[in-house]
Amino acid sequence: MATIKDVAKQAGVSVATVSRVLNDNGYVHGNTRKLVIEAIQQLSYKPNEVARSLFKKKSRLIGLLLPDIRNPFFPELARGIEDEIQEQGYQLIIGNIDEKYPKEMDYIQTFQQNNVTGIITATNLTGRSHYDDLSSPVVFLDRTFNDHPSVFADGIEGGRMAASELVKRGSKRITILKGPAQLQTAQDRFNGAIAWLRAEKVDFSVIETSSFSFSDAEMWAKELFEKYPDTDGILASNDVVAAAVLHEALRLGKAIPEDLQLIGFDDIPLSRLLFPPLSTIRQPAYDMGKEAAKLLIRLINKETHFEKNIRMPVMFIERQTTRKVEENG
Amino acid sequence: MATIKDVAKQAGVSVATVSRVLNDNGYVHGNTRKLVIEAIQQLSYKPNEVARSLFKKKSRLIGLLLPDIRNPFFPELARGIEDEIQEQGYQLIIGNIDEKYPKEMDYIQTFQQNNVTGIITATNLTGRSHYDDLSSPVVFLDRTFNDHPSVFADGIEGGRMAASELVKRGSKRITILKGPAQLQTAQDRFNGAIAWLRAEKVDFSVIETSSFSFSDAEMWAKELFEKYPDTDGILASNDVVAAAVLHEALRLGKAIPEDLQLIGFDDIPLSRLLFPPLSTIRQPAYDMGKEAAKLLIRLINKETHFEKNIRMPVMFIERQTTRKVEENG
DNA sequence: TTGAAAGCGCTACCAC
DNA sequence: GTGGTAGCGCTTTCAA
Repeated sequence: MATIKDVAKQAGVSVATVSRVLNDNGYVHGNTRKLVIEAIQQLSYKPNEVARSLFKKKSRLIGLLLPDIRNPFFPELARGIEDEIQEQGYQLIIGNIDEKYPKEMDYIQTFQQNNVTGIITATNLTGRSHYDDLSSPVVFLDRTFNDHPSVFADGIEGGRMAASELVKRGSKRITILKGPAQLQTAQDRFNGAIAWLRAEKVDFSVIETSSFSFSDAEMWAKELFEKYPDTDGILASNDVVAAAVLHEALRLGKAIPEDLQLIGFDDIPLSRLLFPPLSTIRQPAYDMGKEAAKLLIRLINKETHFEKNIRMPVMFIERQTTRKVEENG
Repeated sequence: MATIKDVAKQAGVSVATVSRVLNDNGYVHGNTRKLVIEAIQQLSYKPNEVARSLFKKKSRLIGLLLPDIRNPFFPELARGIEDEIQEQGYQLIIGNIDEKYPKEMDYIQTFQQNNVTGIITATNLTGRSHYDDLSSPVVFLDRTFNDHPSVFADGIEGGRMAASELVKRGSKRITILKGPAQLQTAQDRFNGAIAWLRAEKVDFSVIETSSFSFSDAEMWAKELFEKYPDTDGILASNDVVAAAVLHEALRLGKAIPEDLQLIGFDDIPLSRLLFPPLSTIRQPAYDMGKEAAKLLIRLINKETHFEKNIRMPVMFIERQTTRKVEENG
């Protein structure tokens, strides 16, 4: 790999001059600049980002922390972030926490030790504050944490929406899968739903769940139908869990949506490929990622006067696990 | 952040000594070592990896290139790699190519500029050779490229297996979704299947497809049933595509597996949550990731005398989109 | 067994 | 406008 010295020698100038044209600052004569650019091309020189980063204490890297890369919701978030930051010349590096606490610490440290310019985190460890004393700005995505900058979907409204759509379409005995207790976003959905159901005096039951993982979901699905065999409307804590419930319901011979309605949360790409296609509350994952990236870049640039906590709208996606709403109902 | 100088001062020794205990090389007296370790703890000092990397021209980072982070197969690969390399003290950084060629170049460059110690790539651009003149070792995963080190599943056997299982269970008019032409692994499956079908003189048709993406898959599913409405056995190029086909088949009122059998490829986590649960050819994604990581680490350590091209076994996973095989059939 | 110092590749200050 | 050079934090000779 050619270094800045090689370029300087080739162009017959000093490294200082090369550095100036590289960073496009300071005075440099048109001819000199041309010389340098030629030399750069001839040697196909690429600046060593490590050396740059050592001096500047900042890199072109942005770190993303994901709780579980296998849940399709999170890759979608990542896509939105990527598209936004690459436009600004940053590169994304993803760390997968795998829902394990020590991994989160490791990655934060790795990010710091490698001088990332900013961090976006979607992890869900309980109220720890390693994020408080970081030198780089942090944005919480699909999460909130004290008054840190954050981007999140409107879970309360989402829960309310899911409950009301279910009841509007005729469900009388709702069952709610509650979602992990330590996850604020999951609790928002839950609280939004039960607040509405209580206000409307609709009968409902609750199944406690502790994760969003594939493997656990089938277990809760079984538990649900054993405990509440005559439920006729289910609010799943997310689409992955909904898929498991759907599967179990069909295995038990339930007619969907005739006997049983089901609404998920997230709207992951596979939801429409399920059978029947899953009705769900859509979180705008891609756009949430984009917003989080924009917010982070503002923080990096030390801009002021912008909204630091962004609530994104959710939307009911009507597919075939819910009935058609009755006309003039 | 404390630096090595601060530690040296605190311990009353030189930075050279601190460096020696940090890297556990050279002579250092027991007492001195203790002093240094205490100082490190008091200051909660973490070495600056950027400075280290600048000197050594090597980091603790391993780069992973994924074609599409949204296809659940790839995150699973990533998990296997992660588990293996973290045991060895490396950290994984993931780059998502999004099936776009320039992004692959960008990431390779970013990886180089940041001195990654090794690269694992699962991307599928057509026969380019940017990988030839890289300073760090490269392992191809779920891909092969010339004689570069690689880890891949036995696609030929997988294709043969899928075809024979379908026929064994009574399908007579097979349709094959071919998969992207530039992807060697996809072509292996295809070739394995048609070789067997020809040898057995079974009737089959082919639908050309050009990607593995969700959005395209439904299109091909429709095309399939329009062109070959009386097909009674389908080999999908992967599970994502199979999900789309399944969905479309049920929409058309086909009885599965009675009228129509279907086999996917990969065995992604959602396959068992589909309805009916998808029969498929399983690639051991997690283990493939682990093997690729092991191979890379051997390359990094400049070991010799080990297998550089690893073919992993595939396996038929019998679920409910295929019929039970007849006893004494 | 330890310390002084050079140097990894780059940026930015100061002189000219 | 341009060049010399200190220094970012670390590792590794080389001397002592």
